[in-house]
Amino acid sequence: MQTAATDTEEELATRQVILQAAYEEIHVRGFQAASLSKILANTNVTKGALYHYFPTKLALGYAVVDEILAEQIQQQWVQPLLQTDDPVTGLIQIIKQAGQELTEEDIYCGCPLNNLAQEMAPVDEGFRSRVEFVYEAWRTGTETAFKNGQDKGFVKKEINATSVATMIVASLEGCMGLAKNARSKKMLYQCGESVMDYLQSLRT
Amino acid sequence: MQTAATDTEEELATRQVILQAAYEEIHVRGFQAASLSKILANTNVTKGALYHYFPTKLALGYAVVDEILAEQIQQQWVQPLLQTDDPVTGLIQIIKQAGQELTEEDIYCGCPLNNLAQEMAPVDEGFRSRVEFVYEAWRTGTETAFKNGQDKGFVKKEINATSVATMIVASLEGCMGLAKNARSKKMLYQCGESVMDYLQSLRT
DNA sequence: TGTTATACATACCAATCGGTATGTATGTCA
DNA sequence: TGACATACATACCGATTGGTATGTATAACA
Repeated sequence: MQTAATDTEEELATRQVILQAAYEEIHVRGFQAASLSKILANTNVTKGALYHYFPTKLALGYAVVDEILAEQIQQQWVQPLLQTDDPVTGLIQIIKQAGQELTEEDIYCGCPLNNLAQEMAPVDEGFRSRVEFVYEAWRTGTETAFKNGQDKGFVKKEINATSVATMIVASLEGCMGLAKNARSKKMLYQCGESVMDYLQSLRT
Repeated sequence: MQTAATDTEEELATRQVILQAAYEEIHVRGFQAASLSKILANTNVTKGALYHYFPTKLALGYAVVDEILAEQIQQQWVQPLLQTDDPVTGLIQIIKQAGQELTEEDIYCGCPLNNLAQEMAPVDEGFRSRVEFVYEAWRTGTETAFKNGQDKGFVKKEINATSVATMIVASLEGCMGLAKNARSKKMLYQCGESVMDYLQSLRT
């Protein structure tokens, strides 16, 4: 029933269970207010297992950023955008799809990356730098897509792709943040429309 | 040395000291991680005084939103904008002034309203609704300014002032959030430039 | 001048926190 | 088959948390 000696068998199933439960608890309560006891209570894993895989609570939080959030952003925002030729059309499609896939509960809890950024940036440098690494990938991925779009004649040459990429990430996070506090999918869509209008203004 | 019986003498100086200290601690640590003991340690006020003025920690947090943050947003973003005829020119000026006035430490701690929104919205309805009240005032103030701008011929008639107002608040909060995690005033300015470009695109 | 309410101050408390010490079951390998 | 490392499980610990009970000094008022 148990796996012992030499991990990596079923991709460390127990570790993944802990990581996922931590991700969910942190998503709702934030990192500092997330209780290890409550995380474990949501699984059938004990504290011994937790501290076998993670030396501290902080290390568990870091792993959530490195192994879950980085992947999420990459798969949802960066990779699909880099596969399109016209970044405006591509990003609008990604935004629409994201809007459809988000449940009301997702909206109520907001973007987990932004949550951790706003909570932990002033409190812990390890968190901040790891979150920044993910944001950096998001921004530079977007920047690359828009530079390619400029080269292929889809996007105005006079815009600064770096600034625009930052603005895009900022406005998306801002929209999600406002919709989260308003608890309103309608506001998310309304704000999303304005973001898409902005994107259209970047066309040649 | 002490004021007793019938408050309201020096505008409840002690209460204000507690409130201000709470605001500062919450700004850095967040509400849930803010410790009452540490808040009091930053003043020369005791726990007895705190619980004389505030029945619970939650009530103290609510007072920070109602009495400090609401006023901040109103004074910094709503009132100046409503005094201008051309909202685009007006808002650009407000953004530039805000950017100049912000210290590096302000950037590192981010917008206190956004901080509380992202942290507390899923956790406590009392917080969420109070923060929402402030956001609502910010959004509708901006909306009114842009509707007036449309009437006076400064702003395109075809834009939806409600959506635009939401987008403006979202992108401003998004910019501050990104700059906070990046710990970069340069990024704040860079992102602010793109917001101002967006505002320019709303002109007739 | 005595009474009372206000405005604090001090000491303490149960609950919860992250973390540790110890024990045990199981698979690997010599 | 025995030795050993891995993979947990259980019980416990000091520190910190928000909150309370109690005491006291002062001002207003009758």
